[in-house]
Amino acid sequence: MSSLKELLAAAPWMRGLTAAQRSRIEAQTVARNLPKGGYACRNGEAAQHWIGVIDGLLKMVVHSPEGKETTVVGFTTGGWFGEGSLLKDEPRRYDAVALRDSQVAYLPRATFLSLYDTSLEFSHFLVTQLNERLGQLIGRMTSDRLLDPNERVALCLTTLYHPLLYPGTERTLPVSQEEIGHLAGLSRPRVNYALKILENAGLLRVEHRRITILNLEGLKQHQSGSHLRPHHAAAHSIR
DNA sequence: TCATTAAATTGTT
DNA sequence: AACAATTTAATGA
Repeated sequence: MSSLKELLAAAPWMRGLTAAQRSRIEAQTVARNLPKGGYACRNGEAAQHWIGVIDGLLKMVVHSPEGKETTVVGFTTGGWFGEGSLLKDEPRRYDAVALRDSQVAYLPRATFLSLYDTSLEFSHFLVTQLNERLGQLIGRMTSDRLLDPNERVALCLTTLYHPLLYPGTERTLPVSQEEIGHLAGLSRPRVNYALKILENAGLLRVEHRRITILNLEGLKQHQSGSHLRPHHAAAHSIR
């Protein structure tokens, strides 16, 4: 996607709204360019917007009190995030960092809350999105504990290919191997190795700066342990 | 439009 | 981490 208009046109939650609501959103939502490494939102700051990804790739990173950080999820083109802080009326608990030059959209907090209060369809969408995210988070936790890098790459890709959360995304994901590394917490060469394994298994095709998913179900199964490793895997999981 | 070059990305050690 | 090979994007004839 290349414009705010396209982002809003593709957004599933726009469809259930009245014309008046839609035009209010179009009038009040602003687009902003975000250079690679830039922040869409910062840990600790007041949450003033619901944030959409017009184009690009961001990662959500959380910080431990000691200053260590972990990537929780990636957000890609078509996605909207940050509703948690808005609904709970609390500061942001994470940074959203651009992994490449990106464009983001800011929908003001007041508009968001008004939609939440007045539109049943909008509320339904939020519940669905939160539910999908929860599912992804659970998958991510299991993945981290299984600690098989190949599975983690597979999970990272199936998480990114999600028509509801990231509408407008094709089966070809415009992602570099280094970016996958940042999202999955792996080194770039290890991602390269994992991708070759998945490609040889016929699950996807590796091209320059993009990955095409050939077998989504196969990738999902790959995560849930079709090639199980026995108990010694657990010994790894403590870091 | 084509050729050249610089920069980014990938494959491998 | 480092290196070579490959692909893309940018530039200018």
